[in-house]
Amino acid sequence: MARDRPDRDPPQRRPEAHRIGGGASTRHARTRWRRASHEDAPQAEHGGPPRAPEPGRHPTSPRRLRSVADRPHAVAMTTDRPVRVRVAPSPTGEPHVGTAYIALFNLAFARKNGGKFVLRIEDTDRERSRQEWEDEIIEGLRWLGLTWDEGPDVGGPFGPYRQSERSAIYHQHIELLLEKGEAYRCFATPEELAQLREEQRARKETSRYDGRWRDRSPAEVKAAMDAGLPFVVRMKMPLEGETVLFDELRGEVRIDNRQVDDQILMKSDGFPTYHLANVVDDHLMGISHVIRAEEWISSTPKHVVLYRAFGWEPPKFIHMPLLRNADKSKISKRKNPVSLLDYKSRGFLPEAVLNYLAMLGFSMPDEREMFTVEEFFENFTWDRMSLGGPTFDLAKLTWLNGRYYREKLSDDAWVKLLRDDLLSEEILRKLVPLIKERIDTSEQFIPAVDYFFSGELTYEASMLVSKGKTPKETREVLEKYGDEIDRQVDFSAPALEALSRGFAESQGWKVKDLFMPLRVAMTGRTATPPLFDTLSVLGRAKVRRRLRQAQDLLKALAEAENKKK
RNA sequence: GUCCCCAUCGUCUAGAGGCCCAGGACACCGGCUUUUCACGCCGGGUACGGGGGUUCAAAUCCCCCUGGGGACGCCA
Repeated sequence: MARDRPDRDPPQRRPEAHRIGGGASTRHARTRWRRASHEDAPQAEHGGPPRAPEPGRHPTSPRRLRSVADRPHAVAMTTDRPVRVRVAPSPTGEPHVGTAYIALFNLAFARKNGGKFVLRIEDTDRERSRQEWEDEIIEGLRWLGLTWDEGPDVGGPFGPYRQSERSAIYHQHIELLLEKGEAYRCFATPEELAQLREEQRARKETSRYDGRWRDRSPAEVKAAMDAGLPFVVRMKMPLEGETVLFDELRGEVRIDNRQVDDQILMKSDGFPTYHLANVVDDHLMGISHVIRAEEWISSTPKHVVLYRAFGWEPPKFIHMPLLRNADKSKISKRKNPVSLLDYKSRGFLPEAVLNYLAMLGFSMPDEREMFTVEEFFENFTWDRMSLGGPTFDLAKLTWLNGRYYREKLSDDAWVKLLRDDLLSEEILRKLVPLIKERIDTSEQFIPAVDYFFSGELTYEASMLVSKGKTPKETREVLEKYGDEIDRQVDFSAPALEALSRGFAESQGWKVKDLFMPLRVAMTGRTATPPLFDTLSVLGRAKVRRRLRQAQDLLKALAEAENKKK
């Protein structure tokens, strides 16, 4: 039925005049858009030309955008500048499925418009950023085949593409803002601010910086500087009025400036925050469209104000819906496998993962569910987006992946995959030393190593509980241990052993009370090769996954025991 | 709490005022096929959050309510 429907944009079907006048995006957006387009409508308080969107640009329907149909002259959102988009992950953890999701849609938009796609590494958090994470992010995105035209590994005309290498640029720009009076130094200590927040929360106010250094005299500031006090640089948010931003998917969003506090732009370690670095880099790198997750909407006013402070034209903003857990909260590793490398290690095919990601929020015009990334790019348009936050459904991904295995993979491809990915020389070389002393014939090999290859393990939950410990406390300890694993960069056996011994001690547990549950959780057995060699070979993805499984089993066990009582 | 975003089956979605007492897919249940299992095929139940408008006509446009989510960090 849908198949027969004529194409959705012929003008005779939907006259422009009607659509532009009568259509609207969401109710809110629509109202606002109307208000904003009145000549005398109050505009954003400070500076800059009014940002009222021209009619051809506003979205027009509730669940779905009508941008193309609504933009008489626009084939897409390429108005003035060449299309340049970016994905900007922070190397503070494993490559995230959300990063892949955003990257995919950025790439689609770039491809559709003959634009460039840039990878930028946002490693301004010195505490948590690690080169190893950056490597894994690149590996994960490459595995999926999401390739970028410019990036830290491939270079490009707008580099460097790693923010830690752009410090001089940020300092220049901070100077500029300071000179213009658009920013100021703040000498408040973190403790002082924490206390402020606490008081505000106690009074049930929105917690925000109170501007205590905003209007200090030059003399005071100089005195503090001369005293060598550490400081941050904050932007001056207008104290009144509202800032209007135009989201290409939602229309106008107006936010009262009183809701927005004086964002820190430069930390006391001299590194910029996301807000500064992202604005400066997006401008300097010629980014035309900022396509990012919805969670950024509420800080977009800060960015808009910053663009104005610099005297720059802001890019177009497109906020994608947030991927969700089954309970609708923002997708998280506690509730979902979230690492790209986890999917890789489980044997998901990149094509299937991309295909699945593409159908979250987007649908093909003919409603087909299986399509290649090229087909996706060809058919991609913002007006086929729906804005409700989609639940990431592993069961459906798994089904789709099964279809790819069944329908797209030849026997030859199967053999190659098995040989290269599963039973590769690299893996066998790791396994043999662990197993050879424990078996007498090669036929015992496969049964002895099965748990290195399996997904879920089968074992008695009670095996996880050491003598004198309860299922509940075991679960809690394994959960904390999982957090340690997430932070662990060096996955060698000695490093894991050191980590684990230290962890046991920190929890006040004897090592054997921790190590046996760990062994069972990892292998489903009590007799195994050395534990940390095993962990090391399993890899973080499988370790995490099995910790999660063990936690689930322990939870069920705890509940069962409670019932008995 | 304050602000912002969002709202069709349990889940992903189709839907552009009449083609819709709402279609497809996952999951679930039943059947067929099959030596078995799986795949495949056929069938089944389940949704427009509520209330007001506008209209001859509302899932669709408007308003309010409700619900969900996000943000409120010297994290991104």
